[in-house]
Amino acid sequence: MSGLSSQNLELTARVRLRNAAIECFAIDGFDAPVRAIAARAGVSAGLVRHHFGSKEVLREECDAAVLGTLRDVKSSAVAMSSGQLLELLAQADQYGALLLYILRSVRDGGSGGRAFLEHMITDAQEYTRKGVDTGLLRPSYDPEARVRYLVMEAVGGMIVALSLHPDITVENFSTVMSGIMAEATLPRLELYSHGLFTDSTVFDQYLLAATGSPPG
Amino acid sequence: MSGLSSQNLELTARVRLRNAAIECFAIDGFDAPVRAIAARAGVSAGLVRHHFGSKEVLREECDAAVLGTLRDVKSSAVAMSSGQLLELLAQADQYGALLLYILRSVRDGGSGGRAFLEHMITDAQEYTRKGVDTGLLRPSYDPEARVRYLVMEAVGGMIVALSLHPDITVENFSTVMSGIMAEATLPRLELYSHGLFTDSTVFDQYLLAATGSPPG
DNA sequence: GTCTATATAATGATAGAC
DNA sequence: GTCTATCATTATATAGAC
Repeated sequence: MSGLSSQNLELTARVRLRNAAIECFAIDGFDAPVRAIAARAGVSAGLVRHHFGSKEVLREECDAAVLGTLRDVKSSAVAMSSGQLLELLAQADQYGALLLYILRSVRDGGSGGRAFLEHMITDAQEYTRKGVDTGLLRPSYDPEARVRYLVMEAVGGMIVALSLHPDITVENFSTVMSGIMAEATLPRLELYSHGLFTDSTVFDQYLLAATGSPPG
Repeated sequence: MSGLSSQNLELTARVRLRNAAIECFAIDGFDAPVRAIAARAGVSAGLVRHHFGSKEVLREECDAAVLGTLRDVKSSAVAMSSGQLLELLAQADQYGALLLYILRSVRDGGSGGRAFLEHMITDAQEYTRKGVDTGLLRPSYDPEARVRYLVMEAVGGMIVALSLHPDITVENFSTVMSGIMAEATLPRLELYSHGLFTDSTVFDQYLLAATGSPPG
């Protein structure tokens, strides 16, 4: 199944428009012209106003649809870690430009991007807590701050990697995204497994200076 | 010394325009109108054409100026680590919106952003190599990939954090940037010191599967 | 529901006066 | 060198025909 649900004529023009908007926004960013969206959906630009009233409302519906799909994917993969979920999204054509859309949203700021990010962080909090409980992950001096940091850096790393691939299209994005994730895997696992410093004196000293109390 | 060198009437209109452009691009992004740039510099919009020919050329001069300043700052702080340099840039008003400009460049892709990123990675390669030599940093299975990963995630993390602060202005940006760096410091030092996993089986298994050889 | 045609606003580029 | 005025383009928003 290809991600081009914007061209599935079995769907109503309204749904095709929304899907086309998701694809255009994901590939070209949120200043993709309404005309381009309509063209992708195979309808006229005037229909955007008829069905949505304005481009802004259209985008809000796109945000809601993407967030809904994200919830669906997640609930059908509850056993997965957040990182595995990202890999799934990156590789699966059937989810179309979903991950790309989310990354662009976060990149551009605004309420939609914030919502996606907080959603991912909240998710990761739970997975991380479970990981600590089962002994897979180390406990943290500040668990909430650690998860925020890890998610923001992981998402940010993908955004940066994506900015190095301006040639991304609807056809090749899943290949590109998989490549991006693959490049980061080895260094990430190495860092997560062994850290970067040879000892913990830097951390200990910072903790002492910042809190006045010795490290636990 | 404030960063508003765009309003220093001792400078020529040409330099004021370039500095105003750096500030506008840093705060509002690269689609900041030429008229807004000219207004910040206190001159008319027509002067942009007279001095630079086009907005694109103006931006290229901004890129060059920022990269030049970055080199200057760096060479006057050769003993510093790349991370310390970022903190310096974030806190020092005298460097104006320099760091912000760089982050926006990377965020938006394009040749300018790529150049900044590669510059930072090349720098970090050297610092990291020294760190390994002096015994501060652990050796890596793939040193180049590790540095690329660390820089891209650190820069990406700042870009994401920045997207959560759409209220940033020329006046408050150094406060905001310092706060962003501060939030990441503790989790980063913890991760760099202790890692995230309790043991290295995940890394070992990945390495075995990916290369067919046992971890060194 | 869908289309074509038009109004309005913003932008970069340009020409010419001083 | 600097300004004002204008053009050409592009975008969204809108109105009305079918």
